[in-house]
Amino acid sequence: MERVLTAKGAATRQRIVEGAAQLIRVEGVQNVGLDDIRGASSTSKSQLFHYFPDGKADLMFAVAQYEAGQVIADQMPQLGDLTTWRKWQAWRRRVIQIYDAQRQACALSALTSQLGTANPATRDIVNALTDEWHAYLAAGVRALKESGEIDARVDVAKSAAAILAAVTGGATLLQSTDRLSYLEDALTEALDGLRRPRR
Amino acid sequence: MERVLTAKGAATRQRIVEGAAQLIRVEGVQNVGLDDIRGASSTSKSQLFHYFPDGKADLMFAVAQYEAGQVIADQMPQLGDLTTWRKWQAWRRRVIQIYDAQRQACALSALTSQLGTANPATRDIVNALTDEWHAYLAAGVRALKESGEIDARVDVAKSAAAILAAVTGGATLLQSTDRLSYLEDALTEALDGLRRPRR
DNA sequence: GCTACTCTGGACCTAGCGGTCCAATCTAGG
DNA sequence: CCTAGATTGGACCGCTAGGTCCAGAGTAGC
Repeated sequence: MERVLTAKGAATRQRIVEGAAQLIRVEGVQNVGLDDIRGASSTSKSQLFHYFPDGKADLMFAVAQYEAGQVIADQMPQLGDLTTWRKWQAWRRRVIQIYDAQRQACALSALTSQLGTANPATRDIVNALTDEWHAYLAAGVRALKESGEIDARVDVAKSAAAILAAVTGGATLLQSTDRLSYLEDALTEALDGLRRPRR
Repeated sequence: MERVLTAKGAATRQRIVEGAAQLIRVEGVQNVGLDDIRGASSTSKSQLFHYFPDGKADLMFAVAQYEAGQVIADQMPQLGDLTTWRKWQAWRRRVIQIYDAQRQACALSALTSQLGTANPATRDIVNALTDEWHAYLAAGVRALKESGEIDARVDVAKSAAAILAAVTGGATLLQSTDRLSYLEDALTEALDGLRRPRR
């Protein structure tokens, strides 16, 4: 695809992606059709296929990429600076605040389950996101370890994975039960677990 | 709904639900049409609407109920007898084994995200499942506490919630990244965390 | 200002799929 | 057996929504 986009074209494309993302957050993926997106982004059918030649799948892929980027961006700057225990707590509050605000509107999970986990392109997006997120958390755990705030025997990678799973699970449960407490408890336990002395 | 079902009718209805559940596990909800279900269950269109008058939504609801029951049933008998540390470990192995086997085929998550988290009927199913699962875990944590295997200061409800979130998160990550390690690490950390001394 | 290419509008097409209908066929109970 | 109601088969319908097409407007570079 050697597409040449003018500034105007790029802006339109971006408007489509953001409009679609917004709609999907509110309505859910399968309740959003191309005509809805067309309406929301003030474009025409031909523009949708002009910028996304492979149609809806192509567009949904772009939206998934956009949303994956948002996941990390939303947690900044806290996620990028987990160097002290206090900063970990700040991040925890930030995460809870984010998911509390969006509630059911977790676009990414909807998208990935919609685009099909079998789709390799979709999986690449999620894998990249997961890896990046894990790397930030691992860096934070390592920092605590090196500063002596937590036990030296802590397995950095595994702890980071467990914390990531806690957030994911808490968010999933929030989405399906509309209760925030799972996310709060899961994060509290996961972080407290870091500090408890090993035996 | 004063439906009168003969034994034969009930069997057909059950065949439809199980056939649909099976198909959905493999293909994903939105890739399964009524004609697919008809084929898989060796029925006709009229039978689908005979047993599920409100159409596809009605059928999907029945499938979700069926799958929710499977989640708990699959973890038995281990989940029902978490009275010692060794039994917790056995449950952990069981959970990992289950999700390792089904991989992407977590039908429930697909269904709930598909039926819409907004749908109150769907939410009731998931809430009931979550509550039941949490109750089993809480009973297990309480048993450990009473037998003195873990610290008396452990908050039973919160610990159970954290463990549940660990499983959920691990399963979600397994589904989207196809890596089992998140579930393993999350469960390991959540359970180890229980045993670590409080400060 | 010419030209080539991008950008835009919207009518139109079509397949798939949920849903309807009715006639035929079993089956339980008297 | 007889009959009312449950069960079954499958043709048919109509809408939704993704996708196509082409003509016209805008724009960058020469």
